[in-house]
Amino acid sequence: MSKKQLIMESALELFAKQGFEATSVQQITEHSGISKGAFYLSFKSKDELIMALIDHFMEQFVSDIDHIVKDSNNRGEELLRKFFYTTFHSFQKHSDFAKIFIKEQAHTFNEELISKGRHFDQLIDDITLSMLDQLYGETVQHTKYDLIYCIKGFMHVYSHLFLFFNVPLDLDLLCRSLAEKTELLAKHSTIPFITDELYEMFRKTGHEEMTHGQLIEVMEQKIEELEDSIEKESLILLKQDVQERSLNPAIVKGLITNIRNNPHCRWIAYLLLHFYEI
Amino acid sequence: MSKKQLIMESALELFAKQGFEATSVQQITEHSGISKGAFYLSFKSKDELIMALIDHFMEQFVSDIDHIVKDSNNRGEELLRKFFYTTFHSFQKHSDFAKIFIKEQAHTFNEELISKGRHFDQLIDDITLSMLDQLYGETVQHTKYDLIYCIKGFMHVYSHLFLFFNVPLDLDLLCRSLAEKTELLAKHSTIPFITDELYEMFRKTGHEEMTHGQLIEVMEQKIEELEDSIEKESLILLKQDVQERSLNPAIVKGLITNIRNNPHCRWIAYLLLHFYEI
DNA sequence: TATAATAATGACTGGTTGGTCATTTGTCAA
DNA sequence: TTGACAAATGACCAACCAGTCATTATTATA
Repeated sequence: MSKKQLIMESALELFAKQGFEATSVQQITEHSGISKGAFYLSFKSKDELIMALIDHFMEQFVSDIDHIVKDSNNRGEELLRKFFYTTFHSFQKHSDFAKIFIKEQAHTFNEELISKGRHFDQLIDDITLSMLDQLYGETVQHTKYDLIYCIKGFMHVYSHLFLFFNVPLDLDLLCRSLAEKTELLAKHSTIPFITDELYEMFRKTGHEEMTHGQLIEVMEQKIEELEDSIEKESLILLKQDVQERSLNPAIVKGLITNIRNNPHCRWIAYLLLHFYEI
Repeated sequence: MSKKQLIMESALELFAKQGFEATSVQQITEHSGISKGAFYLSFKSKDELIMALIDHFMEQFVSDIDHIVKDSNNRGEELLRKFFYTTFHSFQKHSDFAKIFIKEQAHTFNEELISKGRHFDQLIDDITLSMLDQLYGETVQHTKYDLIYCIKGFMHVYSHLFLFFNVPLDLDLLCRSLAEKTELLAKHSTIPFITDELYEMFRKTGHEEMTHGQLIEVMEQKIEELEDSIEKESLILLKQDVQERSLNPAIVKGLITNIRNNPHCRWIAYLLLHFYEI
């Protein structure tokens, strides 16, 4: 395990227990069994550490729910159920992180952190919107933004139960319950509150797209990290294609499916799907 | 304005802008134009200050929505609308406080603060539950706890729009929209997730009832604070009755109505209504 | 006016923080 | 074994924190 990962795991635990501000760098280094200096070799600052944590987990989460929504085997109410399931399952699996994210997103006054939070929030909105379009199409044109907010509200309030009470819960039942509620609202609610203009206004802050160059940079970095494997080979081929656009779309699709096998590549798979507009 | 109030107003502003932990006592005293020593004459600690702020606003909020729900002129969908309206109106009017409450409730690791937050949360749950009983009675027996959570989710997610974007919004439209959604869920959802046992488990932590003695103490303190007025006179009579129980219930009801006229007495009015089980 | 009582001050204390950097330790190839 | 380089250390720093208390200013009373 790299030193960076070691620090991230230690910090995750401490932040979840005590909060970001209340955890000192000293505590993190003691918990990791390294020196203070070593910490600053891996991270330029304490802020950079929490940014890295948020990126790490949110990238995974976003690519996971995107994959569910894009998978054409999931249709109708089942898609809805799987969407909720993936969300809560992820919260459950990474509960330490989820606690930090909920707490620090609400609390922080660091500009960069806020905009990072908002960025991922918007990605999730986009995915949710695409799901609603798939499920209900024209029917929800007027009310789709309100639906997004209701779904967010459901996720927020029920995820609290998972995170702050240590009780074994019936995830399947919860997802069926929420899918039913969402269906009810989608099919029968008639009074929209959030209009297109309002929605645009709320997300006005710049949703900076990733550039072509940045994409290649991220891919190169990941290629370095990977051991020799099908995934690495696929990624190298994809990198060439992003630069030259010479491969058959079917091949590209297959290569992306290959790299998604590796959990550490899911985010890149998500970025590539967007790049190729699949 | 008393020094305590002055400090509370200054602190409110700073906490909303920068957060509780990030605001130093120094800053508060500078902003209030007083010395550090004077601060500690009014509050034993920084923690005591934020507790006082939370009590002040939450007591007002809880007594307000309780009043709406208990008012028998409000019935059916109109009650729902007024319930939401009161909530959002209160958030809007005291937006600085609402920001602090949302942020610090999620974030804090101070035991006392957590239990205070949970205490008010439970009071709001009780009021919501009583509203649902009034509106739908038997119909929602199975799903009432889920309904509470959905309503909380709605309030949470839409209040964000008020608090963190400075846009003039159509409160009436929002409340109609949410009342419709709530009605839909109440009348048609069939799959409950939160059972009685689960609900009990979530709120297990001790909801300590106010004792008889504490109630009289609070009343005596408020009597000291008030100028001579109908409200003060009413409160004195009520205090005697709480001790001796000699007045006609109709008279008691009237006296409580009197004291509710003064905004600073709404919390006591709420406590008395509970005491007399009205 | 004189005295007692109360209110207000701000320099100070002991502690913690994020971050730095001169120094030591470990790891190679030659 | 040597020397060159990188990795790791932890004492140290300046800044800030909540909270204290000897001192001073203000007010009320006699």
